[in-house]
Amino acid sequence: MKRYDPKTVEPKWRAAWAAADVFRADDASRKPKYYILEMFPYPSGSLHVGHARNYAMGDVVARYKRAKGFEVLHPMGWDAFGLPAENAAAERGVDPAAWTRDNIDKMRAELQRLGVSLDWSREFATCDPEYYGAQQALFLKLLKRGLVYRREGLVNWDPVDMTVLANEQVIDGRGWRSDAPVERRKLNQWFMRITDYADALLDGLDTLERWPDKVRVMQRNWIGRSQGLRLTFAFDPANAPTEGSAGLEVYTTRPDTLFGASFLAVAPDHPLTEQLAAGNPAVSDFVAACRKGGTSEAEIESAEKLGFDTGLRVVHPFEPDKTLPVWVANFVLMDYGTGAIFGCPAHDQRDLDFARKYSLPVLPVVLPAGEDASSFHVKQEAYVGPGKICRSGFLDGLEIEAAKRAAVERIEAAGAGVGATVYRLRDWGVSRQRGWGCPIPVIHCAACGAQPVPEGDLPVRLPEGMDFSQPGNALARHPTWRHVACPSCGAEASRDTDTLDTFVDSSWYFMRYAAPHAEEAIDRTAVDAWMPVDQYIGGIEHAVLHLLYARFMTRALSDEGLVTAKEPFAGLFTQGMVTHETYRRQTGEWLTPDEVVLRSEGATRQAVMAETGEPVVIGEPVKMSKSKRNVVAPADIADTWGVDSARLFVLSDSPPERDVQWTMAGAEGAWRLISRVWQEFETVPPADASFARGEAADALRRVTHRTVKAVGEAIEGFRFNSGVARLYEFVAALKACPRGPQTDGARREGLSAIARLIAPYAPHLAEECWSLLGEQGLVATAPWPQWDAVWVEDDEKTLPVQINGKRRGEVRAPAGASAEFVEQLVRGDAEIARRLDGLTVQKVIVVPDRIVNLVAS
RNA sequence: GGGGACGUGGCGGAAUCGGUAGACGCACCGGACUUAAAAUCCGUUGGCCGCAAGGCCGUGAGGGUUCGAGUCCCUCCGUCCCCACCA
Repeated sequence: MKRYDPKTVEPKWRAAWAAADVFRADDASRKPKYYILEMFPYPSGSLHVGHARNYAMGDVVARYKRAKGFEVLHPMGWDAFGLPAENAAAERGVDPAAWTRDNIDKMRAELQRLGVSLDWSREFATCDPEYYGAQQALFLKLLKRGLVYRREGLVNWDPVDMTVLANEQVIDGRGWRSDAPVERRKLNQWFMRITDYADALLDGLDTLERWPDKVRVMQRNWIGRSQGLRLTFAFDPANAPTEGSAGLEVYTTRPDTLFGASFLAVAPDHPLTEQLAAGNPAVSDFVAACRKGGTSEAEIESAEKLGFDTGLRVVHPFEPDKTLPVWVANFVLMDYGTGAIFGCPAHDQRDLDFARKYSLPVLPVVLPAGEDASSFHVKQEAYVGPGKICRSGFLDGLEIEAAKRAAVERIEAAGAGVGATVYRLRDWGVSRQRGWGCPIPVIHCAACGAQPVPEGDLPVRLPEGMDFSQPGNALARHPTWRHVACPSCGAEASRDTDTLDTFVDSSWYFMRYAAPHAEEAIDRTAVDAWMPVDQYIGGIEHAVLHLLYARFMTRALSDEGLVTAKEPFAGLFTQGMVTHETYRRQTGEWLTPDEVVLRSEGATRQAVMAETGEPVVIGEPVKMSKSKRNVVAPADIADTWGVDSARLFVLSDSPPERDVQWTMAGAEGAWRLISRVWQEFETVPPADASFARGEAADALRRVTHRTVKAVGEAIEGFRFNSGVARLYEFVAALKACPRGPQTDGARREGLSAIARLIAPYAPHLAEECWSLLGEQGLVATAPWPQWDAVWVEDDEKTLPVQINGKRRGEVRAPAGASAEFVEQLVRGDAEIARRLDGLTVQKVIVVPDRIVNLVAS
């Protein structure tokens, strides 16, 4: 028997797809559109198995939808700006642009080899001047709209690499590369006003029904809307700051506990603190001490509350005779609320810790049910549960929510404050002091200030020959690039030398695919024809940042009139990672999978080094990483079993949202399925074979139609693994079916179905099978097989019969048989009667076509 | 500290609406083919008792709702993820 040879078959069909240009999306098509997109990769230079799984999933959906009659847009591009290119430039002296291009070429070839059905005519990289020029135009539109602004902002500064770091590059307070403690510096930065969209982004989550709840919850928490009160405490004239400011504004979500207030606290970087520090070294020393604290989880967990009594006092808004001390406290954050709080120790754990340390009063004002106001005390644990307000004048006896409303009303009436919504979300700082990024299209003029680059001068291109050999911003260091005339007055001026956060690049790329080379950044007609993305697929690690920025950008550009869609991604799927076991020598040194030979001794698995036979310790499967050397390249897998096996395996062993463990044995299993399918095509019944009735033929037709239905439903529901399981069963049924004129029609139908059903998973094999059937054209353009209810539904059903919930037998009844009919059958069944011996049937539950339960005693 | 998810054989997992738990794959074991091995093919495999027929137990633990619970509710245990001195 001949063997299936992927090495010759696979390239042949990829060439056939390319020649027929079958994956090009037609903008003018009258079919319903379907836009499927996987998150575009950073061109690191090599495709790993995780990428392969991601794109294989998207490809299953793309090929399935195409077969279902949709005009499918399935594009690919490159998230090509970012630090790795600068690091390569610094370490090897290469040009980051050339390095990136080279990587893109390598990865494109690998991706093409996977047989992913992509429309390559729309490919672009974010480092193309055409793309980032368009992005600059969008930036200027948003600037004009007031959604981009410039202010001084705090940044994470790495003193060793001399660069600003993104929050995610700061790990436990240290730079991710330098490991140096990160400093907070103030720099002039461009910001996007994402907070203007906080409500829209929050409310919009409710419309995203095809997003995982997990991601929606994470975004909701990230935006962090809270309802509360902004309230100004007036200073006690006897103890006011020298400048005589009127009061101190705090934010609270618990105005109901105002009568329990025992102090106010401001952040170490609050303007009041800074004012006091200027005249008092004790204050500035305290502020310096606060800055020392680490930001790691353990450090925050155990961090001591630190406070400094300023000596200032404020008047309680409800009790004019009472004054409260104002402290500086290390646990108050400047960038949330107003940077100042009132402390109610009885009902907030942090306030309580602080009050205990500095001997401040603890006044419970919320009484849990069943407690007595005179005997209820708070010791080391603050009471945060429900209850009735007490010791609080006009609030006494109210429940918490009612008391909040009453307190806000009273404060508003007195003009001391206003009910307010506060968000955890901050504006998005987009300036990066990096050379390999999209230049910010602004010119700074001493006389005219920050001037947008005139649209006709776009793109503002990166210069050739930047010097990356030193740490810091290579663009700022370029000898000539920044010098330019002011577009307004013509005087000597200077370009902004920052580049945009790469998250800006990825916040709108999915719209650019609609018309990747349009003059306008966004060609509205083209974009509206394709947007929103019907199905987006990517890693859960982008649950907040990328997915939130993309939602913001889509809304902002929609309000600008560039696109109709308000939300970019109608459906989102977050796929799991590919893991692999780890292997270590006794000495602890990591080994790659090819350096190891696995053996089974009965039920136990053992590993030894391939060369020396030295025993190897097998470790748990973990995410593939270079440091643990457990990386398997898709190319290696493809060399051994062909890319179809690799695709099939990464989709078959685990549900797609979960991690899948790569194993040789699993890949072999996928290969076995492929060979078995192919072997079924060794003899193919003629196209004009007629259907004959018969037990074997009918049985096969039932399996065929049921499998068509099940595989389609599995793909629609992102249960690719279940779909593969049905294919295994199907090929077994084909194999078991006797051959001959009696079954030719049924076999032909089955073979035609399996070729098309397996096409999304193993497209090369499917084309080969399709051609063996003698079909004209490609399976890639063939319609999805239809199933017929006649063959899917059984004429006769087997109903399990339970007695008191335990299975005790079964009866066969025609489909749709009435409850009465089934009950008669059960009562006439000898086996059931035997089981019921000595029991009296109290009740009979018949669920038609499903189950019978007899309640007996 | 806050939020969320998950827990099913030796392993990955299936059971989509509350209706036969363990589909399918891996591994193991047995068999066929082979001088032999690999590959391939066929078959067994949740646990316990039993020669068998069959019986009992069984979806992290305990309770509840229901004729019926892996699935719904409550409590607990464990694992993982996200956020975090967010007022």
